[in-house]
Amino acid sequence: MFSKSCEYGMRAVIYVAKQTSLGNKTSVKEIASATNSPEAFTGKILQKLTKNNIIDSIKGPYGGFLIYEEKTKTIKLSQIVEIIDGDKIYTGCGLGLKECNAKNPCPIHDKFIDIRSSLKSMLETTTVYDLLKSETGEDKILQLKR
Amino acid sequence: MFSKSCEYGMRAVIYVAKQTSLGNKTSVKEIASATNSPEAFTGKILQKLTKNNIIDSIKGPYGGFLIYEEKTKTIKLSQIVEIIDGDKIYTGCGLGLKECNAKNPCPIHDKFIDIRSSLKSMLETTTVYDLLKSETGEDKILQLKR
DNA sequence: CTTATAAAAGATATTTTTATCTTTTATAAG
DNA sequence: CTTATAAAAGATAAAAATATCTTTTATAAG
Repeated sequence: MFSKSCEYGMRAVIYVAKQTSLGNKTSVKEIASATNSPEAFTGKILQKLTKNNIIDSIKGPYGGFLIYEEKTKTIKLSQIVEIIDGDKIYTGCGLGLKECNAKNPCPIHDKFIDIRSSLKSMLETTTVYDLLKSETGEDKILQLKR
Repeated sequence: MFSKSCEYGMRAVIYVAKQTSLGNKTSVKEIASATNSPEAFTGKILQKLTKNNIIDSIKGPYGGFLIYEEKTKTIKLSQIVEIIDGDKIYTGCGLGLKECNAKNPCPIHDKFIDIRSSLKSMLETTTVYDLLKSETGEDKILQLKR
């Protein structure tokens, strides 16, 4: 459904949000390890998310990544997906036909539109804050391993 | 959603079915051109579909690919997807977490399950015959260009 | 049996995605 | 100002997906 990059990115944002909520800045190394993602590659993705103003970063000693709680309420999953995977999840025919549209639909057009629009609406209605809330609790899998 | 290979494969099967219903065997070359897919690559995919008994092939002069109408009623889209893309569309967490399941769900687990199960059921309830029916008509895009 | 045709099989090439490694830049603290 | 730290930026590498090219096999028709 999503690219690996995108999965890493979503996990990273959730982790950064959690750490910020605990009062910590967190490093690439820590994020990668906590989210089970390759370190350098995760660094690249964090760069992209920072450039696109999803998370903030601070260079140098005591630096790291963070995202303020107020902001988590405004960042939708769809934005993260769009930044990393682009719009390919929203556009295009299920059979990969360029000429496919409502007026001249491919055989699975309608069913496909339905499924994709529910995916889209899921991504557009879920904020990082929502994810964060659902991740509070002792046994949650994105929590920092100790 | 699906890999390019899978899109080529689905288009190819629909085209072969249509041609068979018109009483024609059809070649890799014709299939590729009619479905706007790369020829040699489509050949590989047709090989796979033949080995997996989705379509039939006949070598030599007057040979080609075909799928009998009776069979189109038994072949589900899900089978084609499974053969080409495997089960990755059915399994795995939206965030790519290995530990994610109903007992220890990731933040988007439930919503993701819903969307995927509707995709799954779409693929499992749509037969090649269904697609074929919806593709009969003068203006349909998968029809042979003349 | 020979020839022509078309798929199957195998080898190789290209592109994209994923991943790592190195150098540069910013900054906090002494 | 120097040093240590951590992200940013750039270069390179590895793996996977997509694509092509060549050789082999099967078979219909003369």
